Amino acid sequence: MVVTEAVAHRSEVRQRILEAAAEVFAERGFGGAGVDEIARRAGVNKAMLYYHVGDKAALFAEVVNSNVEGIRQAVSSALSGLDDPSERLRAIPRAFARTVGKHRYLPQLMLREIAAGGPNLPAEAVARIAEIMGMTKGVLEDGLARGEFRRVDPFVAHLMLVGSLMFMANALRMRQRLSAILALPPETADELESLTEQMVDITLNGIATNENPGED
Amino acid sequence: MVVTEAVAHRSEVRQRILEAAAEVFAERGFGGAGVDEIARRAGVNKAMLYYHVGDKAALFAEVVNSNVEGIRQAVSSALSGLDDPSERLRAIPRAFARTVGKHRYLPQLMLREIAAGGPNLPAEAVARIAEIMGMTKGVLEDGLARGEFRRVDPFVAHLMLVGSLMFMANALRMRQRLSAILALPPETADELESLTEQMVDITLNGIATNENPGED
DNA sequence: TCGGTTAAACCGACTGTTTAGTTAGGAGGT
DNA sequence: ACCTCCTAACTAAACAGTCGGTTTAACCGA
Repeated sequence: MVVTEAVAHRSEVRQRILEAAAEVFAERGFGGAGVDEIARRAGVNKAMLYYHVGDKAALFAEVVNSNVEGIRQAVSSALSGLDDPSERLRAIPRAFARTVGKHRYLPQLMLREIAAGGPNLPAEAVARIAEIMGMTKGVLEDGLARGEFRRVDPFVAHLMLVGSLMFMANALRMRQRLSAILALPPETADELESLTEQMVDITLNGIATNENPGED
Repeated sequence: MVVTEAVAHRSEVRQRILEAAAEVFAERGFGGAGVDEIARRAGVNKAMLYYHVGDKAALFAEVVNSNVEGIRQAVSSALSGLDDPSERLRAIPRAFARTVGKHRYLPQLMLREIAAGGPNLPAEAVARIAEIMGMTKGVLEDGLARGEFRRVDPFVAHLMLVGSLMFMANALRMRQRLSAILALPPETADELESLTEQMVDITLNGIATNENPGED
């Protein structure tokens, strides 16, 4: 169908714009990002941004919402089908890490969103963040009920798992410079995934009742 | 002495400018911050920024360097006089939390610095960050040698302690909005310090060999 | 198959505003 | 007379957003 092609093209252009916008917002922040540069990177005329998406604020809101929604979906589908609380808790940062692997700009963008604080964030995004944190909370309560976890504040636990992950993902780019000064690594490929596993091991070990001391 | 007064005045104005700059950079990011607004908040003419400190980039570098140095000093002096590895490890995020108490803009600023990534950060600041991370590394090695800690990547451990703390400090402003949606807190006063303690408990518990399961 | 109609998609060039940074000069003490 | 500290007014560039006009392509009657 020709109509289908047109629709496909339309959403493809839109997608390219949002990708470019996400990159630029991540690199430079909302204030530092230039609409002209977003257009240039997306390979479209500036007026097309306004035609397809809207003004700078709309562009930003769209980027934030769709990315938060992407993470929500990743976490949600990662949890489905798992039963063991420890495995479920592991699955959450893993889903984050996997999503980061696909969208490299994501940790930067998220750190900036969090730094920008509540006020600027669209309510839709906050609701989805709450939903994601709610999943952590659910897993923790389940693990508590089964006698596998201690009682911990879900806010703290969630941010330990996800916050430090986002922090690490960003700090990785600095690791080389740090290693040059400090004698940092025994080994370590700069894989986010292996660092994530270590982080999760420590956290799980920290909140587990003393039965399974961890599987490394 | 009049000369002394003049010098005092000079550095006081300078300090006021840097405080204001730190606030605005934290709130809006480097790109979003306006030199005019910094001047207005510092209560000085815009040209005075250039007279006393320099251009926008110099202003930013100065703010970052002095804040990182402040944290370095806080951590360093918090460690001196402590011997027990667990207590020493606890002291690091506590020193961060205390410094945050004095300079509220700090977590925002730090998140933005990390998000901005390596390239923009002045080498001086990176060196100091490395030094702070080196202290964590030292404590971990000490604890390992004494048989109190397991072997963990100091990069991971440091970012768990400090990264999630910075993340929490920022996310606290969002906690209310999240609680409205999610039924978040059993209790919890929104004190960063109490959340920090919980976070450190979990982390310490996670890296400790199975002797002291934590002192709560 | 064709020419004509229409609407969506696209563009270069513009506007008014905001921005970082400068400059020419003045008050006031020594 | 001189130097430090300070200011209002300026400049040049960058910025977000708009607008008039042009191209593309789906559709339709004949």
